[in-house]
Amino acid sequence: MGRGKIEIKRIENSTNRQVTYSKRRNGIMKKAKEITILCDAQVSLVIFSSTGKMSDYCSPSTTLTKVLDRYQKTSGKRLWDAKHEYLSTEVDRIKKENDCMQIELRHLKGEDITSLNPKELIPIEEALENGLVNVRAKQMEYLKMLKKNERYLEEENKHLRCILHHQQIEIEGNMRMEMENGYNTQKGRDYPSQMPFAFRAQPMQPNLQENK
Amino acid sequence: MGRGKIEIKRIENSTNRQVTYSKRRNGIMKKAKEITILCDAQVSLVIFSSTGKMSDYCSPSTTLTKVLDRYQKTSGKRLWDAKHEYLSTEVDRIKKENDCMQIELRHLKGEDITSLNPKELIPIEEALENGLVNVRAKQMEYLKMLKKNERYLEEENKHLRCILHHQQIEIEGNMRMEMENGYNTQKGRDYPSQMPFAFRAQPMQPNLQENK
DNA sequence: ACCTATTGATAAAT
DNA sequence: TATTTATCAATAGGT
Repeated sequence: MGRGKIEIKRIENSTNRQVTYSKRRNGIMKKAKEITILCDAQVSLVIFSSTGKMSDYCSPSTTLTKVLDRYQKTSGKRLWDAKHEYLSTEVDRIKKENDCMQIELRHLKGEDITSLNPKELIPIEEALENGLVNVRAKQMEYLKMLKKNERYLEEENKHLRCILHHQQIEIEGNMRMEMENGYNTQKGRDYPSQMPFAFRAQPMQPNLQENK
Repeated sequence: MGRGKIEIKRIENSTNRQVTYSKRRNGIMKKAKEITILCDAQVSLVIFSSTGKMSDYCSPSTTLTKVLDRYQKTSGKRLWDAKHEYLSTEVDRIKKENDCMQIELRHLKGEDITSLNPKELIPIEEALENGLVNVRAKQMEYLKMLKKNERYLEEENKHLRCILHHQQIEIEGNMRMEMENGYNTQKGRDYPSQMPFAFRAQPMQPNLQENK
């Protein structure tokens, strides 16, 4: 039905295929609606194009779910029971995995070990010792880092205090000279005399905050 | 398309309706097959006649379940019931729980702790120490039990050896008497003399087998 | 998206 | 129910 007969095989020209799809999809939809009305039938139709676009039709007297339910009852084929079963076994599988880990965790925490015999206690003990070694190594690492930081800050502190001390001596010297010579014009080489006396070197704590 | 145009409305004549249903159903099926081949489409089609007879078609490249799964994903509509959703969320929930435990376990084993800061290391360390205390307490318990068992067995051993020793002395005494007096009638108070001489008290290891 | 020659579907008769 | 056939509907290819 068209300008020429076509063979029923995949249309290679992509544009052509798309056009034909569009036309024929509409045709099928129309037929589905018609048979629904004419013959009192119930139709459920889902079509995906090769590009993934979906179209669907369902007779207005029913729903897709109802049709599929009826399909299952009539055909005996299971549509979602299989899926159900899969999910159920999946749940069981993961629950088992869960239980195993739960037990391992409890054992590591020293709970529920009454039922264990000495041979079974050994790997647990080893795991715990190993864990402690690792955790403590990590802590030592941090400690070293902090100590290093502390030393660095103390060093800097000392240096800063030294500089301040020299500055103060110089300032006091200048003041004595001013007192002796009365008011002088200010010279460029002088430090600004506005520096308040309260500015003394104070002992300072190094930054011991954590990095987070 | 036919000897006369027909209005699209329910065919009242039952026979006629049946005939038309049959013809049109075949027509739709054919169209579905054709669009599948021509346009690389995926079709799922289920039809129930007014008499309850079912027909269905599904593109050979897929299954009804797959099409419906895809339908759900594309449309967002749920076909499977609450049970499904429940199972899905259950799977997700348990998977999450699983991941948490996985992480906790790894941390306890001293793995993946590079990303942890010192404050987070402390509870892990505590848990490990606690676990070690508990496990070792259990081991001590076993040790004490074994020691106790050992002591008890040694005690028994000593006792048995003592009894044996006395028996042997008595037996030897009897034998001497027999040698001196010749054959005597046996007396009730005697220990049975059939006891072989090889039966000597041997040092014995206490039962150190495990209880399993 | 529209047009139309042509094929395909099918209503009614058998 | 199946076949036939006249007629209408769908659509392939072109615009």
